[in-house]
Amino acid sequence: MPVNTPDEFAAGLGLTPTEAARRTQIIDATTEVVADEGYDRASFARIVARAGLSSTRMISYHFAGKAELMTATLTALADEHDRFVAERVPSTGDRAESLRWSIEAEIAFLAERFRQSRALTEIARHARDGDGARLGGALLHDLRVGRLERQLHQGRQEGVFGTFDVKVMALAIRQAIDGVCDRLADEPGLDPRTYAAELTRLFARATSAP
Amino acid sequence: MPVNTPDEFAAGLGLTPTEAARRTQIIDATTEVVADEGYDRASFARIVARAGLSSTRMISYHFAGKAELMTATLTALADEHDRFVAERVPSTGDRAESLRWSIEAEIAFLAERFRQSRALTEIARHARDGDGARLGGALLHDLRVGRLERQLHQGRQEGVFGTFDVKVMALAIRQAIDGVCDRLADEPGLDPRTYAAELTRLFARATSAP
Amino acid sequence: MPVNTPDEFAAGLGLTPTEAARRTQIIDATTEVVADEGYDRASFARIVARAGLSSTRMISYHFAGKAELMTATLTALADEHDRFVAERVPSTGDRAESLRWSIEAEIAFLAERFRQSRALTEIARHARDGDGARLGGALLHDLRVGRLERQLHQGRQEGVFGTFDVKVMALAIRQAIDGVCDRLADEPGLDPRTYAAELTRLFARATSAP
Amino acid sequence: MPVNTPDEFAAGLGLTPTEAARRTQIIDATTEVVADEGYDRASFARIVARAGLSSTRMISYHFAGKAELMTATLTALADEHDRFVAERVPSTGDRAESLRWSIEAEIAFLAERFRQSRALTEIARHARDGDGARLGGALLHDLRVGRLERQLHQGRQEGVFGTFDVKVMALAIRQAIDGVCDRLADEPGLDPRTYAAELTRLFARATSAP
DNA sequence: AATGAATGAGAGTTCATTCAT
DNA sequence: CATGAATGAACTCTCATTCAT
Repeated sequence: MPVNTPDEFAAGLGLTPTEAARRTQIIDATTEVVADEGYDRASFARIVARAGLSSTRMISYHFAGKAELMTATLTALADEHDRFVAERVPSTGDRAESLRWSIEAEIAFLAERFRQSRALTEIARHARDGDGARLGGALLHDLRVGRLERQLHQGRQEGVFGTFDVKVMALAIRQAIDGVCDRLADEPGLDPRTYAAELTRLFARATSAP
Repeated sequence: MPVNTPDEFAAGLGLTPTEAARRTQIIDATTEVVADEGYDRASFARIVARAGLSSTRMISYHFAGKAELMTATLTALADEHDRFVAERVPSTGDRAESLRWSIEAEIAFLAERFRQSRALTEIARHARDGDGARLGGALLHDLRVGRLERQLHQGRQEGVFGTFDVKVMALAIRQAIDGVCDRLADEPGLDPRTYAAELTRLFARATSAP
Repeated sequence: MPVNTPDEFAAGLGLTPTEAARRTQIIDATTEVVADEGYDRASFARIVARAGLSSTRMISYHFAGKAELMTATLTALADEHDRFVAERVPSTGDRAESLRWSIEAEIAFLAERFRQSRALTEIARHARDGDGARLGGALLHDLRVGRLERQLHQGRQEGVFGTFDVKVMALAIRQAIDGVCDRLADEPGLDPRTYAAELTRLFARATSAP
Repeated sequence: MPVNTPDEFAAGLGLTPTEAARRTQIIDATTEVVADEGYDRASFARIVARAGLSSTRMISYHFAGKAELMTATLTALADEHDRFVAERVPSTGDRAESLRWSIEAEIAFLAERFRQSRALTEIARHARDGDGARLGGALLHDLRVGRLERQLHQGRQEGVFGTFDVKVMALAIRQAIDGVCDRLADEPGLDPRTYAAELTRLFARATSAP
């Protein structure tokens, strides 16, 4: 099946190529600042400094506001994350095996795209709109654990797993991986592969049929 | 054994009763604001409004700065949390049993002291000093997972558990519980007991001897 | 030789005409406030009130901070001072004569541009950055006595002066003139011409060949 | 003639010994802070920290306000300065000789009591009351140059000096010495004796009979 | 498609001082 | 003689956003 080029994709959203490029540039800078300095410090001023833009006006011009900027960044990061993981998890075969591949892929994403991981969890945790309401809500939750839930659900139907609540298990897996992301941020020397192996075994046991 | 009265405890830190009371009042208001509106919105102005104080000067008078206020609040919340959990986990008996009790107690804390839970995770995740460095670091990590690590370590030595990395398992448990806290914040209708039961089983299996 | 227009000069520094005009406006107001009320009382609030601006935000927008504002003001005043003096001191002729002209010019600057003089000495004496370190240091010292030092140095080489340490003599002259500035501030009725005549004679004798 | 003990002196002003001691302690701390950090940064908070007092209330209790504290500190420093200089200048003998001794003594004061010198000039230059009016005014001026003026006046009457305006000459001497104080603050390595020798010669020539 | 210019609101912090005992 | 407790005002600086071209 034919794949859209970035330009075609952008045009589909009503964006000119220039606009799309600028948005990408700003989103990338936002990702870096959020990852390196934390969500709270990711002000327009710091983002334009990182992107090498002339004024914060550039952001306001391309995004309706801070909430939209963060939503767009979050979406872009989630897309990148999903593509990364999907590439590494075979769509065929045993679901129990798939879960192992998923956890490995998640940890690989942490290791190879650390900044993106960091920014993703930071924004998911902190982002609120002007009134203090959390962005995303149920939508955001699905963005982060939906894939795992569906995977577990299928596995349970296929009988390769034991008895457990799919939602809770998916949440636990997601949180465990995010926790590893925090650990790597605090102590950069740690080896991600250790976590991959341990978490794989942990959740293999937790989900195993009796 | 004789227990210190609050006043005696305060005096031990060089605080007068009045001072200790004010600090408590401010810490409680900070807890509420952080829990209800999030860390970012917990400005001095909102805290004094909640506490019914006359001006933000009152906070500056009793705490050296925002970082100290947040550290003090975090410490108070961690103390309360630890006491709550310790009261509900028998110090004798099977370690595997203890782990179940611990998870139940953690979820009970979420349910019965939701604001404190919320504030605790918010501050632990967000708090940074003026330069953007995360408060606590390794110390903070130990504050949150240390108890679990020690519990798991003893159980492994006693042979009641299977083979796993204690640090990773403790992290996964802590994160799973924090994730439940997030879920309850997003959808207040959820029943904590479901999570308690599911997580208890999940980690019982994950830690079980083969 | 062609002289840059102010706009061209501003453009050379990367400033638009509007920006340059605003900076000048703010610098002028700063000069007035510092001269009339002293360095300590020269807050952003008083400066915007004097300049007729809408808010202190205007200053923050055009200057990186208070230190930069003061540095810019000091530089502008020093430039004006140097131009004023240079216009009144013939570059040819006897160095001993030049020294007399310099002292006369300095006193004339005091008399004719009293506020600028006052602001210049105030800022030079008080200005510190956020950490309490004095602005300028050696650079500032050169800004204030460098011209005199060079003048005395040349005169000594030409043999029109007696024996003395150039640095000390330059410092004494500079300080004597600044002292006159203080006197005029305390008692506005005093006649600058008296000081000009007296100081001219004083330093003529002090520097004269035996 | 009998000399008052400090206690008797204090009692003469209506102060108990305890009060006098506290005032001295506070004045000394003020001197240190002003000398080390500058007048602007000499807040009550920094002074009590330096003096090891419990709260700023202690200052307010012993002094009517900041203006009185600074006046008292200035007076104490001026007294110490005058005593120091008087001890080193013979009251008999040639006035021209006396002037040389005075300058030497002034520089010695700079060198041996640097903090006191620094604080003295800082307060003399900066101190203003709440309305921005300079403290002291004419009184302060006399405090600083009065001794020199009287010395020069007598010398002129005795015919040992040439023709000059006493007030201007006194001002020039005072300012030259204060300028040396500034230099020593900026570059601590400088040798005060050089300045003593140079200034002695400078003003010997400037005041000499033709 | 981009930019220059400006802005009101709010942030945390520090200031000297005063009211109680 | 001393202290604890509290306070209103002012400070500089940063925030996201908007009005003009």
